[in-house]
Amino acid sequence: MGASYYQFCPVAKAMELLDERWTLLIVRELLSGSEHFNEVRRGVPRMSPTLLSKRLNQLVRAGVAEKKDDRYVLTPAGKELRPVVDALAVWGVRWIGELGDQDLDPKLLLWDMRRNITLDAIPDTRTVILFVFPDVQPRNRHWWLVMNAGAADVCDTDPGYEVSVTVTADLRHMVRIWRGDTPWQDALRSGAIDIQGPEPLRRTLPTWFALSPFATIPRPTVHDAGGALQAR
Amino acid sequence: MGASYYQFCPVAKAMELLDERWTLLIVRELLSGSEHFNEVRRGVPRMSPTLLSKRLNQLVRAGVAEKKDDRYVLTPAGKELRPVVDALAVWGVRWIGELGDQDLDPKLLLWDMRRNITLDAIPDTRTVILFVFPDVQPRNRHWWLVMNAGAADVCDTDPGYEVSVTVTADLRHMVRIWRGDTPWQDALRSGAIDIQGPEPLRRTLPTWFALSPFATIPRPTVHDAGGALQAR
DNA sequence: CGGTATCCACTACGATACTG
DNA sequence: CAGTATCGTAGTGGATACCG
Repeated sequence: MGASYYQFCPVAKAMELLDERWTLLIVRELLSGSEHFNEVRRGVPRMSPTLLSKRLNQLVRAGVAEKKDDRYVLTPAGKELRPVVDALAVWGVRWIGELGDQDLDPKLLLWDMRRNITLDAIPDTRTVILFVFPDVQPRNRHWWLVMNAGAADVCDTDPGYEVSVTVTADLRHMVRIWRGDTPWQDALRSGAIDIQGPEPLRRTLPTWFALSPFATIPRPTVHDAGGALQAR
Repeated sequence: MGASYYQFCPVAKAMELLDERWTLLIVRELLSGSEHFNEVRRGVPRMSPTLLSKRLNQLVRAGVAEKKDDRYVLTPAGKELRPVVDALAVWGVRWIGELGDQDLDPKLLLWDMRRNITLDAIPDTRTVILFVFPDVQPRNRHWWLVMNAGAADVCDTDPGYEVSVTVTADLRHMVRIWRGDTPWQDALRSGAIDIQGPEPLRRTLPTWFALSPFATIPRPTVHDAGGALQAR
């Protein structure tokens, strides 16, 4: 646990646990359904395993999570952190301006999209989407999403299956679509995103994914005043 | 601003700013109406002025607060942090178990109570409450709350006015009343708190204060399961 | 797969004193 | 009242290696 604030205020007591770096992102992962160490780790790839281990143990000691065999699961207290995470997401989507280039991690994007595939919208047969991000360094430029019989896998090397649809996009635009900042149709019309493949697949692909849970958060209007905040 | 998480997730972007130590407590103070440097400081007495200055400047740079002359005021983005602070308070009140002795700061308590006096409930004439916390070190044992013509002052030395009512209490119990963990009447009946003075004042004193905004938060029931978390 | 061990560089934080 | 200046320490992050 972090250092004490020496205050009886519930906000202070909550923050003693939650204001340590990474802690609420781990809770976010657990709320999203990740349970295993390396599963959580995929959601916080820049965190060292040592530190992740330490944080998970802190959450267990604090009574927020429990360890059952090799699974970390939230306790009732942990599940009740959802309103905190949601409130942070709402604020972040509304008031953080442009994302930095460094924030655009294609692996996290694909991992998120995989988690939100609408199973009943995808074709019955094996379907392979190739994502190409020409602006990204060659090593992370190509990603394959293999969907088959209700399961989906993310690959950063060619799995060898025939590609059904190819999506070529500026990474920033793809993230903006995912976050709900731009509708698919706008991005397609403006040419920011290109989909190649058989007509029916091309047309329905945008329905294969539920967008980020944050996509529907209303954005600030001029009435809210003040404008977007500083990007980093 | 804190170090980046290198993630496009809105929670991560929000936490880059908000997970630094003290930041959300300062926001809490600004949401409570504090505006001047030393006014904010009274709400975070264990924070060094250097760090407070740094944090306030970060909040201004981030677009969360503005500086107008010598006042720090929240921008629209800053005001929208209220749901975050509230969610943390709800969680803290429900899931942080017993408070540590170190968390019981009489000065913060009196400062909070002063901020929540129900002006139309206090007598018209000058009224002085003396709080005595016998379990606290002599230096912080006696506190005077001087209420007069809609204004109230907290003193830690005898202001010289005649005392109208004397409240003697275990500090922990007084904090528990303030947080809504124990009703006034229960504490009076159990003898944990004693009020001395003229009958009408003694009887109405509990109505002079609105309890902490967190007092009405429903506490976990057995149905919520899991029980309270570890105290520190 | 699910972690632990170790080392180093860095800087955030805490404590205290001081200033315009 | 509204902050700066300074210095010591502890925790974070990054790299890398290792283990059952």
